[in-house]
Amino acid sequence: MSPADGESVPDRAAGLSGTKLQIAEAALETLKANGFAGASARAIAHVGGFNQALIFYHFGSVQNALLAGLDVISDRRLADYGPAFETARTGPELGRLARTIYDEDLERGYITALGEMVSGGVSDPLLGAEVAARIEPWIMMVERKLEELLAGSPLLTLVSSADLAFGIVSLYFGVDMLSHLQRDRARAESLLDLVTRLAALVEAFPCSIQENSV
Amino acid sequence: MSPADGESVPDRAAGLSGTKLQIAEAALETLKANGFAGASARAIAHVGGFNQALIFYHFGSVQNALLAGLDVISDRRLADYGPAFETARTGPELGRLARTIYDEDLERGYITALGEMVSGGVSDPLLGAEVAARIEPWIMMVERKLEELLAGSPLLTLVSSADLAFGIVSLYFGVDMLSHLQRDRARAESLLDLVTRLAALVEAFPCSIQENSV
DNA sequence: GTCTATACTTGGATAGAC
DNA sequence: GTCTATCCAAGTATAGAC
Repeated sequence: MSPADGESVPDRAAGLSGTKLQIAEAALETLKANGFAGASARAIAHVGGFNQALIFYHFGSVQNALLAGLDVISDRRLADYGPAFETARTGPELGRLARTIYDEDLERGYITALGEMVSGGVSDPLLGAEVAARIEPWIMMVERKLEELLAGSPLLTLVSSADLAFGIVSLYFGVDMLSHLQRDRARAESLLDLVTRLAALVEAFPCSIQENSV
Repeated sequence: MSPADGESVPDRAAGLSGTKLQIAEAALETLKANGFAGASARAIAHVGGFNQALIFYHFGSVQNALLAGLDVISDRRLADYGPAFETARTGPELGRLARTIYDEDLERGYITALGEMVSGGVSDPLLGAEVAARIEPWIMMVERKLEELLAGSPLLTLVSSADLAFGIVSLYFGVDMLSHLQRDRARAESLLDLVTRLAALVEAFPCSIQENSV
């Protein structure tokens, strides 16, 4: 389905439209509401108000439909946060942005959905590879931003931006998983506040290093 | 089954013995080999070489058998690492210990198994609560250790030991999940090396703070 | 493209013999 | 306590009518 065809494209998320988009969105909703284990073809069809067989006609399998749901998220996140993320330059600025993104992701259920797919992918190597491929761009995005932010900073001689980016994204998911498990959002909030405050200190780090010549 | 009864207890992990222990261990093995989704009653029975119905007779459900497997891990970890963990006092010492524990956990498949149960718990609130309850003691253990290690350090005025402990354990799981997903152990190794090196710097932090009076 | 109906599989769980 | 046999529910996926 090329973007050049005559069809109207009301929401071009993941390049999907019409029924395929409707299914992908229903998959996403079901993922948020019922979890990975509860996101069966029947459940998705019920949520979306269409027939169960359509999922297999359009996507071939339930897993593909769920992955299409992830692609919808990716596109929306990129459209919503991408510009602000590219613009942000300073530590505190990025700290605040990260906080905003986290809050919005949480409110929209993006973190929940992605977390469910990650947990599903852990048990299934094939699905896991697909989920991983969809997380990779976000790690790379963080890494590029870190390199830009920390250019010239002695911090990069201590830690590689690749390690740091992987660590940040890992922490993001780990916090989500555990706080989800315990149904305890308070701890995640508290930790996030801490990270936001620490980000503000990043700029103070270079001078501290220079004076102590560590 | 009180510990005072006459039965011989070859391995008192989780207070289990005989067939119950055998089932719990088979559940653990299946979890490591097949993942949460693949750890069905039939699969566990096949791995352990016993009858599928025994799981329900002894544990009532597959989930309970899997949780018993987690308890076996908990007991073994506590027995294996507890003493060294209690003894360690300095940052570098704890850094090295954390590295050792991580390597052994990985080799024995403990992280894999726990990660599988976490991912399973995400989709199932009831199971999730049980898994969370089994992780909680480890968070508390880290928190107590942090308080001891950082007693008197100005670091604790910046960050609470509770936040830090939750963050460390979250990072631990997040790294495991993602590297598992990508079948890429290198990134986890690299990040862990970094953490180990950073732990060695913790002790240098106080003087840096004093000189800059942040 | 969408619907109904259904084949097929897997898995949790129990009954009842031993 | 352990085994065989079986029931039942839920899910994936397909065939074929519309």
